[in-house]
Amino acid sequence: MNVISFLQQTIHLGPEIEADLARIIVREQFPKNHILVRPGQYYRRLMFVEEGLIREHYLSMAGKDTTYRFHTEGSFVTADESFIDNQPSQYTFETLEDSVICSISHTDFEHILRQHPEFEQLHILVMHQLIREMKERITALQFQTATERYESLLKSQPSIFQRVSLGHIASFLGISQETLSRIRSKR
Amino acid sequence: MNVISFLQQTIHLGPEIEADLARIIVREQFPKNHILVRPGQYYRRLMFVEEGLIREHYLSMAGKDTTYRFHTEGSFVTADESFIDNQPSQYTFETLEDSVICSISHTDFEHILRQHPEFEQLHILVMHQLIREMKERITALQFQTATERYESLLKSQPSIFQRVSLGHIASFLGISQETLSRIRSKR
DNA sequence: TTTGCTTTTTGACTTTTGTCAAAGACTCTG
DNA sequence: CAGAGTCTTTGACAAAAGTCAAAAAGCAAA
Repeated sequence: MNVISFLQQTIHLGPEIEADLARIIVREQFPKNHILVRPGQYYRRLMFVEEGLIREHYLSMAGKDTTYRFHTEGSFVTADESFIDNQPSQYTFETLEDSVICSISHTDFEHILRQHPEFEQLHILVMHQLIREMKERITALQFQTATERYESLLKSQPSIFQRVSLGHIASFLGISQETLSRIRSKR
Repeated sequence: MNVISFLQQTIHLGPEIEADLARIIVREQFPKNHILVRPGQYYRRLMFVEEGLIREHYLSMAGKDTTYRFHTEGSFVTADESFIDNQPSQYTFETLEDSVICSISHTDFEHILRQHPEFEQLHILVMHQLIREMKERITALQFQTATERYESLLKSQPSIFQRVSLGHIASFLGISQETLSRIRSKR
């Protein structure tokens, strides 16, 4: 799904806006396992996954690699610490598949918002969506068992299991790889 | 801290805006243990805690009561499902202390945003703050041990322990009351 | 197809956390 | 201040999840 078409699902884009966008959006192709953003890096771009899959993960001081979340086609992605707070990212962003990523700079983003206020609507929509997802995630981590979280993921994003290694999924669920393997074997 | 003063820390309010706000803001006093919003209720108001403490919690189908979060003086609070999505709230909001709560309706909020675009700035700021906190919360729940989460809370909000019962804090941390008690006894 | 590499599973054991029940401490009210 | 009620701690045990190590399975390239 193309960014522009994606935007058009939500708001009307006049021809001049479309031209504006086409000028500032950068479309790039990345191979599998490419690191897009590494910890400590300032990355002030808003990304949109057109094809492929990004894994966002965290490296603890103990050196453990924990998946914070997966971003699939059709999602907006930012290194929040950088994009929102102008701080170095704490997380790593890497492609897990060959991916096509469109992105615009923070400056252009602000510019667009100022010039075309109808985008503010969309901006807020995206943040609302994010808040909704995060709230669900928190309650799941807070009071569901590992098995329940596994079942939910299986229901909400079954395709992830075809695309991502179980180790990464386990850390996303907040459990060890072995525990996930055992949960899976019991059915 | 008064809402208006609080707002003035971030944005400039001309005298007419202030008058506008004073007209639509409802200031109410509630006793301890008062239920502000219950599950199933549509509650489309943006609240601001001027004094006191709100506990937001969830009732699982098993009847277990789990604290989603605490809202102390100086925070904006909404029943997200209602305010954002116009759906019934899934969570309960109750005061844990005598509290003073200012609130405005969703309609007035939208109205203010339209009439005084400088509020959009603040609106986004508040959402960014929320996203930041939620992200930290998710990573904590995902890969910290109960003890680490306890230590963090003790550091970030020590006063909570004077104000809230340990049972509520335990469920907020995602552990049983007994586990929390044992963590505390080991120091 | 064989080899080497990565991912996944399994087993044995340890640690962490949960559950249930009871005792103790604390608080508020009459 | 006594007594009821609530909150917190403790003990004994059970369940869930983590760790370490090794085997098995899957995959890709020579």
